[in-house]
Amino acid sequence: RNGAPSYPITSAALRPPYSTSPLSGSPLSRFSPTGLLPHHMSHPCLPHPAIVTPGPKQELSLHAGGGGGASENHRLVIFSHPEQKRPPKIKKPLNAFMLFMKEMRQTVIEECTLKESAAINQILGRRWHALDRSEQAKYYEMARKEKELHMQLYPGWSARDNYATHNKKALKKRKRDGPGPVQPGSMMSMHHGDCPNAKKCRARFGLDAQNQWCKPCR
DNA sequence: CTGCCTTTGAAGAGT
DNA sequence: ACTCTTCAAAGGCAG
Repeated sequence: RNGAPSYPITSAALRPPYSTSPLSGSPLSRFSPTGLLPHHMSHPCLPHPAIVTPGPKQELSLHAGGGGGASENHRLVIFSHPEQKRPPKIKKPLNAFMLFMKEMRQTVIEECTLKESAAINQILGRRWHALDRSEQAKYYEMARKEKELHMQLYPGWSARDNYATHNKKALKKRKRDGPGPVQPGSMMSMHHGDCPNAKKCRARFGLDAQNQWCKPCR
């Protein structure tokens, strides 16, 4: 782990995204200043260290501690079953907060002796808000460069590629949560009787056509 | 084994 | 134009 966004390796990865690396030491430092692939990637038969498989995830750690090797943390998503000849999944670039989380997670784990990510993320969320504007700006800038590089590596990629219509896992979730115009997770997906504001909403806004849903809770 | 939890932000989808 | 939804990461936990 200790990695960074999981970008599949393409020939475009050979191009240096940035000529210089003002952010070396940051999560962005995985991108080699020289644009050359690290040693572990030089062999065509070796999978990338950051190769993972969707459910169950699998990351291979082949790199011999790169010490900030640029693309050492790239991760390529492949599929565990060879018969599943699906194309590699390109993940979204990390946003500022995600980059902050990656950097600070270990610190919080050590300070708080916590391991559960849900709890850790709550703490990280508070710390993010407590951060100076200038400190946050640092991560926004890193995220901007992440996005920039991602666009260079995968010009045709769209976040929609990983959306539910293309995502088996999410399709499953949608199926479980129920069909219809109501999006899963939405307050609209809640039965009116379950809505904590049911009484107030019914009085103020009424119910929908089916007399089931609480409109204002959207 | 699989999905949930929990956070923020980016971006696609929908209205 | 605006709101809503999904997905990025992480790892323990529940079913």
